[in-house]
Amino acid sequence: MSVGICVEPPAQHGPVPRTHFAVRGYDLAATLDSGQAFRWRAGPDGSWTGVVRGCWVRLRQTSDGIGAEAALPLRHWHWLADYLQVAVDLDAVLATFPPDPPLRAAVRACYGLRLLRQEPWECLASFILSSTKRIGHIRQIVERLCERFGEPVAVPPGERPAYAFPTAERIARLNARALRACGMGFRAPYLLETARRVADGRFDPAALSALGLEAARARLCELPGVGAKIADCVLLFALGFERAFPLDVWVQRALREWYFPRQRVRPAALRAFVETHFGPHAGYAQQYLFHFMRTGAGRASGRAPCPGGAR
DNA sequence: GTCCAGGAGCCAT
DNA sequence: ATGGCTCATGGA
Repeated sequence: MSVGICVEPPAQHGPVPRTHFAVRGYDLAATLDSGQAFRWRAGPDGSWTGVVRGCWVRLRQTSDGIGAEAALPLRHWHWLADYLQVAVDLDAVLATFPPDPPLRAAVRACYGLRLLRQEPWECLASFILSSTKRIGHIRQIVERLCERFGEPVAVPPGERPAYAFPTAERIARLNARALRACGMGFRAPYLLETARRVADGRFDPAALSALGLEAARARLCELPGVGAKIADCVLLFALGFERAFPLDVWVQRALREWYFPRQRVRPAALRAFVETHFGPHAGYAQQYLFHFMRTGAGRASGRAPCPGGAR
C-alpha cells in the first residue's frame, strides 16, 4: 500500500528520543483537537499523545514551539515536522484571507490553529467513518479499529499500549461484521470496499497529489462512501490541496448565519461562494470557521449573528 | 423518547 | 439539477 507524501518511516536508533521544533504562532491544542485528526489524547499535564506513521509520540506546547518525545531514539524528525507543518508561515497564510468580519473574528479567537499533513490512507479511512458522527464518536470508532486491527507500537515504560492505524491490507482481509463491531454501522461496507481497492492497487490515495484539485476530487468520489465533503477533507488534511473546502453541517451553519443571515441559500450557492471568496488558502479559512463555530460563537445554539461586529 | 452528528446513495420529480 | 428518504450508532 502507499504510505504518503513523506515516504520513509521514521528511522530508529538515533541519538535521543526527544526534540524541539521552534515555531511561533502554533496552537497545538486547537490544531490537534479541531476535528482533522482523531487519534490525539490530551494528558492531565497538557501534553498530547498519539501515533504518527506508526510511531508513538507525545507533544507539548512550549514557550517557543513544540516539544516532542518518542518511545525509541530516532535518527530524524522530519516526518513529524511535516505532519505538524511547523515550517508553514502561518501569518503569510492568514494574510491571504479576505478581510471580512466573521473570518477576522475566527482568526482572532483561534490564532495558531494549523492544518496538519496526515497520512492519506488513515485520513481517507477515518473520514469514511465520520459521516453523521460527532467527533467524539469518530475518535471512539477509530480507537477501537486501531486496538483490534492495528499493529502494536513501542511505548515508553508505564504508558498505555498504542497501535498503528490498521493498513488497508489488514482491513481488506476483514469482513463487514468485524468492522461493524467497532461501532461504525452502515459505514462498514464502505470502508471494507475502499480498503480492498487500496490494498490491491486499484486506488492509490497518495498518488492523487500529482493531479489537479478537480481531478483528484473526482477520483476520490468514485470510492463508496466518499462524496464531495469527505473527498475535500482528504484533499485538505492529507494531500495539501489548500483550496479544498469541506462543507459540513458546522461550516454551512457558520456561512449561513454569518455571511447570509436570514436568506435562503442553496448548497450549490454556498459552494460557489466559498470557491471564489476565500482565496488560495480557502481550506485554511474553512478550518478557522469550523473551529470557531464549534468552540466559540456558535456553540450551545448561541445566536451569533455577526461575530466581529457590523458588516 | 427525541434529536442530532465534520454524509452519501438512491429515487422521484 | 434538486429535494426527500434511509442507512447505524451513541450521547445529550
